[in-house]
Amino acid sequence: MSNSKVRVRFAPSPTGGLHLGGVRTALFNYLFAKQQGGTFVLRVEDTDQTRFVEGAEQYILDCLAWCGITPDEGPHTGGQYAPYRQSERKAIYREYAEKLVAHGHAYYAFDTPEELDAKRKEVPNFQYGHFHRSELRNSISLTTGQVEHLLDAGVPHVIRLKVPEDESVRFNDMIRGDVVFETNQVDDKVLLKADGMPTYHLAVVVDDYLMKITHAFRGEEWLPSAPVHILLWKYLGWAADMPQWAHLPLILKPDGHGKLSKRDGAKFGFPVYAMDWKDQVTGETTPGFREMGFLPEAFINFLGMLGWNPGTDQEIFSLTELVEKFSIERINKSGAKFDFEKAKWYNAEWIKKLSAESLKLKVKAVLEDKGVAIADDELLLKVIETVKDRCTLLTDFYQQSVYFFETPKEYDLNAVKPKWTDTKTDFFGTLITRYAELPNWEATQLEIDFKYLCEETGFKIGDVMLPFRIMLVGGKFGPHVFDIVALLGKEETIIRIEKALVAFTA
RNA sequence: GGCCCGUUCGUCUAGGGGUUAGGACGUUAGAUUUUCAUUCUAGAAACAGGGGUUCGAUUCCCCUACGGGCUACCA
Repeated sequence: MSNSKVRVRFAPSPTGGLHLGGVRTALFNYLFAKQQGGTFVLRVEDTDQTRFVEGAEQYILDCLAWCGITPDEGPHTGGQYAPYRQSERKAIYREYAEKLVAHGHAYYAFDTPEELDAKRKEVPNFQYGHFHRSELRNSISLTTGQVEHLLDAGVPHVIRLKVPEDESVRFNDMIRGDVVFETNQVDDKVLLKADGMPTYHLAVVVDDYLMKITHAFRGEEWLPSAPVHILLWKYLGWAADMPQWAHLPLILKPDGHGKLSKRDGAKFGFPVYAMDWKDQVTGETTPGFREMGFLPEAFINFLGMLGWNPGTDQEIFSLTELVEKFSIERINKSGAKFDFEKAKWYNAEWIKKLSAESLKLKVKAVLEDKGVAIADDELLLKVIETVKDRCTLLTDFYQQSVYFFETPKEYDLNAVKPKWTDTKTDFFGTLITRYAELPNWEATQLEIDFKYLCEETGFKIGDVMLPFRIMLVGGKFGPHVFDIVALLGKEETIIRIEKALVAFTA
């Protein structure tokens, strides 16, 4: 492409939830576009009417928005090249398909699916191409009269690309370099289906041309059909405008056997979709990263590092930094196995990195979702600050911080009861008195007083520290005891000690 | 089966004709933290195999093996 502004597109088909790999393709499109000052287009490839799923398009948009990679043009905003849904562009494709027929680069085929099935069974490695064309019912094997008759009679038919014999189709992939295919290995792909809709092959070429796409990123699974597309660009007379191709490495299952699929989520115990996806028909929900407690920053960060690297030791990247540093040259060729442990590590890093303020709304949602009422946002902020280093997922904030808002309902009695003594009861009784008289409620002072009391009463700190923690939070977890006490306040602390004393001595 | 793509620690990867083959996740050990986590230190851990080319290959070439993708009127 010469002298044109960069335009890329993410072209999902609205058939269900948005897969990890899809988000990464969208991300790489976005990064490249933004870096080049270009335009990121969303094009909905809904040419398969049998697989259309209600709500999937909006869901895809929501996922992209959650990730922060909203398209510049698309069905949601419209744009100069609208419509952006292929189903709404149906009429456009027939014109080009007919043009190809007129120029001898495509032909009508009247074979029924049953006939083709039979042929496939009969001929091993059957390929609808120059070798078998003449044995089938199409405008090459039939006379002009026969074809006209069938057409006039409205017999269902498709239009197929007439792939030439003995040619090499060569192109330069931005990631893989030179790739060559022999046309004898390429079959006469259907371009226009019997229902009048184009197949992916025709639609992608026509729309990339019409929408002035300059760089086409897609998964490696498309590599084998690249020669079909290149032939089409040539036959349509647009070769000079063909986008540069970039076939992205696949994201593989953790065991390396095959590309990651929707079903793997349940099998390996991690999400595959960006956000929860509910199947309207079966009512089944496929879990998403967002609901599992991932931050979009972390999700984008680890997806960006899957198949790409900056060439430095930096691991943590914001979207902005990714835009800055991204380069096609540093995209890998080989597929990457998905590592959920590393994904979680990215999330923990981002939780640590982000301020309590920017985490606030999300943490609040996690707590409220569990029925915890948050009345005091200032307190919430302080709580987040003291517990965030020990959270890997956003959902961990529940266990790590409920006790700041609710008195524990249960205690880890096994950890205290066996070693409980009356002198310990006395110790905490005295502690209540001391704390009640304290003028300043502040962590260091609380700790000093506690330790002083230990000395007075002859307790080893360890003997009473753990019980104290359990009184306050219910179990053996949480930040430093006196940070908790400080945040809880005098009244609540005393209530908790009294309440726990009852449970411990019961 | 055919065609295409790929192959550096368990995983993500850096590197690239002469390196102690580097980093990160995970893992192991230790320190700190009188809970847990964080943090810190140290350790184990890789160039698929065979032929070339070369003074010298993990790096370049070929073959093999292995892995993956595609092979629909699905995208």
